[in-house]
Amino acid sequence: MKIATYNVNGVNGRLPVLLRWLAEAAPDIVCLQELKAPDERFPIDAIRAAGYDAIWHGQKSWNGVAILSRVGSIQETRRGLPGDPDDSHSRYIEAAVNGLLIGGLYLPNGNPRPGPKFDYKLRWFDRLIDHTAGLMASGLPVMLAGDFNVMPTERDVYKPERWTDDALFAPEVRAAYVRLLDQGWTDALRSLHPDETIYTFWDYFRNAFARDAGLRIDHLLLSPTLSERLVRAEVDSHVRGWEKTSDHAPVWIELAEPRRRRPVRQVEETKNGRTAPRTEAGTGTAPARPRRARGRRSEQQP
Amino acid sequence: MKIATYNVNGVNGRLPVLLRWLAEAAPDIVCLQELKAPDERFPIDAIRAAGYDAIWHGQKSWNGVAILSRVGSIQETRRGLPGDPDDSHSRYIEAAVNGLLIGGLYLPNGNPRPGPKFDYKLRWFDRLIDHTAGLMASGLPVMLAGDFNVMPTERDVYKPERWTDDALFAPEVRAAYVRLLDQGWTDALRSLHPDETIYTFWDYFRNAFARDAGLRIDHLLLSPTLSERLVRAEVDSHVRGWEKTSDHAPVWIELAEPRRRRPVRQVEETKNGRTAPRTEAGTGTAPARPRRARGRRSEQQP
DNA sequence: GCGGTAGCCG
DNA sequence: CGGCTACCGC
Repeated sequence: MKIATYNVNGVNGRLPVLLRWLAEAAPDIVCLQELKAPDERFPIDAIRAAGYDAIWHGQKSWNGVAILSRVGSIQETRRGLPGDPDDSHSRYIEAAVNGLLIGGLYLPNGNPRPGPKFDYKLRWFDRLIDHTAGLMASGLPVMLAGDFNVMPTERDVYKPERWTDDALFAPEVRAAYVRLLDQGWTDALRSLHPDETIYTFWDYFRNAFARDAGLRIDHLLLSPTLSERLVRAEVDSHVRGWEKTSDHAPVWIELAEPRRRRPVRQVEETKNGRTAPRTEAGTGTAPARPRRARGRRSEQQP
Repeated sequence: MKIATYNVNGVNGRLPVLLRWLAEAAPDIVCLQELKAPDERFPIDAIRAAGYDAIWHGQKSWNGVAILSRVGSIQETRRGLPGDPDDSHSRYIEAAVNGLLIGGLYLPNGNPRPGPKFDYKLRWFDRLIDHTAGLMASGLPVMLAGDFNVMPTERDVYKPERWTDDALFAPEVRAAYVRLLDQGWTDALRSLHPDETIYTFWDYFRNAFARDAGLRIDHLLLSPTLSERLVRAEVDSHVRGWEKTSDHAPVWIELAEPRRRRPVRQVEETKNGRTAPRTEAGTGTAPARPRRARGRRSEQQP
């Protein structure tokens, strides 16, 4: 199963690019951010025509998140992050899809720092951590995906020294990200590419993409049972080179099929043994075993 | 020689369409209107790359006129219409190109009527007539081309009764157009197509082009010596069907080569006779004799 | 409807 | 730089 996150920076202005990428990449589930459209202007018809169902939480001009699926129904479990009834931003949507619980999020940018927007970012991050603690405790297979507006480490910034005072790289924000990961989440992209320079965002100005002056701020975080199924994680950076493209590139992971739990009624048949791991249909090879990051904390705080 | 006028409605937003049409139609000289760009944002590099030299009179947001040529230098003779030093609109540009004097113009729309904009239109029209009187008196081969914002007759409007109170069809404006023509100008398109329904503009709204709900407001007017050379006059209406197109279509004429005047020193050689008319190179056929309109006044006031 | 403008945001 | 919101003009 292929699951992606993509900050589209305006879902209507980006529609041709989004549809082109959906057709090319054929993801099963997609989290979108920065719709920049109210609910009634979400382009559901075009997305349905491309073969996807969707739920969305829109807002005029800013923010806005959605979850698309072409693999079964989307059971919405939450829209908006709990913990502040006065928060009017559309930045969180959560749904059960195809046996997974998926939280799609667009964390506040937080600039300038210091300032009220930065304070809002930290409070939003705290509320996220409170909420995801419960998700993690549930034991369900859960994924958090979206634009976190955090570069976790110096490796995730093209010029770290220029970003020390920025809300995307501030120590408080990176510390919050570590607190989140410490709940047990695995940063999918980094866990499979521990040493690579990988970016998911390049500014529109100053030829940032051509210079590869990028940031890694779009993340897919996996709960432990999902992390065991992770076989691939990539950035479709070529999409950033298309005409009229977003300043973000799509990021995606490939999950192996879950190991089948022995049905209860079959316990009698295979006493005291684990069944052999279920392999990919017909190939005869087990999914590649993911390389886990060598230690989450040392990754986050080099 | 092929000469065109085209209200592009934004020369930068229209650049792909303009270049496509230039490549397809290969006009020798083009008058453009509604550049909607200040002088420094005129896309001269792209136009040069397409093989044209240009002069232009820009203005931020509105109006703006230009003359393009791929047949020799453009000698600018005037920018802006005389008669009102306080007039800040960029609506007139004039140049000598390839043996012709060309006035490119964008006459005010004038709506709503009555009102100050309508008054401005009438005053601008009067100033134009004053100026073109001198051009006509000069005896030079002169062409006036552009968006006149006047439908000369009922035949030039898809639904005349709906336009009687509009500034584009108001009696005062049509009368001014007749006063202009009475200086001796020939409306090129109508003179070759006296009975046809011909439009050059279709509104963006209400599917006007699909319904052929159009207006004929873009004109090429010829002084008598040029009128004698007129062999064709057409509207490239298919361009109005292109993607991201202007609400106007390009209009163009074909002029035969001028009859060569006998050089003075050859008078001795061909006594008392006119030389044969110069024919198109190699074809052996004389240019088609234009059908003149049956009577200009009766055309304008049916 | 579709050019253009400005200011806001990232 | 390029989304968005608005407005203006035709």
